[in-house]
Amino acid sequence: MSNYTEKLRKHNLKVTPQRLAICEALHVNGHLSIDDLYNVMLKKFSSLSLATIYKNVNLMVKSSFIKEIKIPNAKSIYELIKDSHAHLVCEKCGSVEDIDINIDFVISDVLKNQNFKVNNIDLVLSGICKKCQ
Amino acid sequence: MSNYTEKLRKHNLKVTPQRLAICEALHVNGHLSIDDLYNVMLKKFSSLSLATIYKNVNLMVKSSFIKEIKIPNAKSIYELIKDSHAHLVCEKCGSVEDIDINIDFVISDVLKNQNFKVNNIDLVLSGICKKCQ
DNA sequence: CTCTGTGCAAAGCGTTTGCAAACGA
DNA sequence: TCGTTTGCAAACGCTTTGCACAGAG
Repeated sequence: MSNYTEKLRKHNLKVTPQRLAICEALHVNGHLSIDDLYNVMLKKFSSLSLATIYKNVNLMVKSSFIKEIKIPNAKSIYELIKDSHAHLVCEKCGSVEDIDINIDFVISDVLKNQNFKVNNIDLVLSGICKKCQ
Repeated sequence: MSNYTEKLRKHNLKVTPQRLAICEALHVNGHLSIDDLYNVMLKKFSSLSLATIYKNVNLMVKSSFIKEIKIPNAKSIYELIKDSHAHLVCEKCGSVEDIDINIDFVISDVLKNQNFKVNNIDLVLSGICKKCQ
C-alpha cells in the first residue's frame, strides 16, 4: 500500500477517495481499461459515475501521473508511470503482460544523426502468448 | 505507380476506383488519417462518402493489406504494409516520420525464454523533431 | 469559506449499420 | 446475372460537457 496521497499532491492533484481508488486499482492490477477501472471501483463506490473516471484519467494523463497504452484492435489501457517497458499483447485471449526490455541504446544509436529528441517510447508486441499456443 | 489492381486481387479484394485511390493516396503520402484520406480522395470523387472510407479501411486492415498505427494523443494513421519500421511522432507539430530501425534481434533475444510468438511489432517514439527544436 | 471534484443527464462526435441503387467479375 | 460496393441517412457507443451539490484545503 503505497502512499498515493503524497504522490497525487506532488503532481498537483487534489486528493479524493475516487482518485486514491484509481491509484490503488492500477497499483494492484498493473493496467486497466476505462471499463475495467469503472467496474473495479464500482465495488467501492456504488454511485460512481463513468464521467468521474474519464475526468480523472484525462487529468492524470495530462499530469504525467498515469499513461495510456494504445493496443491494436482493442481498448486502451492505463497504468501508473514507471520504468520504460514493453507490452506483450495476446491476439487470442487479449491478455497484456509487461516485459522489461530496454531498447534505449538501439534508439539513441539510430537517432544520433536524426536530431530527434525522444521523450517517450511505446513498444507493443502482438502475438500469441504461452498459454494460447 | 505500382500495380495495385493486382495487389488488391491477391488479397481477395474486389477492385474499385475508390480502393485504388486509397492505395494511391497511401502510396504517395506514406501514411494518412481517416480524415486526411477522405479529404485527399474527395478531390477525385466529389460524392465520396466517409462510410466508404471506413468500410474499405477496415476491410483492408483485416486483409493485412494496410496497417493502423495508433499514436499517443492523436488520431490513428494508416499505411500500406511494408518492412518493419518505427515511427517518430513530433509532439509539437504532429509530423510522423518513418525510420528504419530493426529491434528484432533484441526482441527475439528477450522472448526466447518467454515462449511468446510475436506477430507484430509497434514502435512509436514521441518527442520533438529536428525542425521544432 | 472558496475552489475543485462528483454524479447525473444531455450533448457531441467519430464510427458503424441498413438499405436501395450502381457496379465489378 | 449475382454478389459486392457505394452513398446516404440513421443509429450507435464512447467520451465530453454543463450544472447543482458535496467535499477538500
